Amino acid sequence: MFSKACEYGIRATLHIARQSQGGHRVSLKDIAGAIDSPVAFTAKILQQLVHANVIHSLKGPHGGFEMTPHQLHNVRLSHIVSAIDGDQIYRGCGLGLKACNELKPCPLHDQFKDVRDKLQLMLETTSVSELAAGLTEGLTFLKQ
Amino acid sequence: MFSKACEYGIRATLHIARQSQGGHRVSLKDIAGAIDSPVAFTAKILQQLVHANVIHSLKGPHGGFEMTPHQLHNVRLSHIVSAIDGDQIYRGCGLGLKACNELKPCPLHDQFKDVRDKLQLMLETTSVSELAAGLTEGLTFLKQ
DNA sequence: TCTTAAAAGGATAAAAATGTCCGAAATAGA
DNA sequence: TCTATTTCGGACATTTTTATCCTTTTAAGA
Ligand code: FES
Ligand code: FES
Repeated sequence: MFSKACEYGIRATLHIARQSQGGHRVSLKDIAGAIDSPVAFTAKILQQLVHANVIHSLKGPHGGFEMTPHQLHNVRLSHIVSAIDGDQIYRGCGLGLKACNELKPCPLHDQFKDVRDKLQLMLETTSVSELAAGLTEGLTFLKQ
Repeated sequence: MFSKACEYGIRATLHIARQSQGGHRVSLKDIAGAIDSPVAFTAKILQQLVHANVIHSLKGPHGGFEMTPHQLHNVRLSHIVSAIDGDQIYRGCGLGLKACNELKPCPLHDQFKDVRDKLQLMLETTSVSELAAGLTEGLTFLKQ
């Protein structure tokens, strides 16, 4: 469904959000440990998320990653997914035609569009902070 | 959503289904032309679909690919997808945890499961022959 | 039997995704 | 100012996916 990079990106953002809600800044190593991901690869993904204004970073001693109150309030899963995987998942044809086209649809268009739109709605309406709350309550987990 | 191989596999099967409904057997070249896919790569995918009993093949002059009446009656999209992409899309965790686990769920589990199950239901209830009918009526297309 | 047409299957190549390494830049604190 | 710590960013390596090439197998028809 999502690329590995995107899965790591979402998990990392959720960990940062949870810690930011508690007033804590987290380092790259902390994050990679918390979500069980390769450190250097995670660094690349976090850079993308900083550029996309999903998270905020600070260099130097006591530096690390955090989310501003504004980011915590506004960021949805859809922002992370489009920053990393692009919008093919929202707009692409399920059978791989160059573009999804209502006027010249593929045989699966109607059925696929229904599922794809449900996915898009879910991603656009789900906020990072609400998911982070479940983590804090100990109801959900970022690794197994 | 699906791999390139799976997209080609579905498009190829739909083309074969449509031609089989009209009593025609089709060659690899015909298929690759009809769905605008690389010939040799398509051959590999068709082999997988023959092994999975989704389509039937005949070697030699006048050989090619076809679907038996039994296949036309029974094959669903879900068979093609699991033959080529496996069942990760049906059972995998949306955030990439090793397994989707109700007892130790990821933060997105509830929302993701809802979408994933809708996708699975759609693939399991959509038959290849009903989609092929739309092609025959000229309402839908396999390339642009 | 011989030729020809077609899929089957193995080996290889190219491209993309995933993952690693290392030096540069920034910054806090001694 | 100097040192230590941390992200940034470029280059490189590995793995997976996508794609190609070529030989073998099968079978129809002359
Ligand atoms: S044309 Fe294929 S999903 Fe719209
Ligand atoms: S645990 Fe992640 S989708 Fe079920």
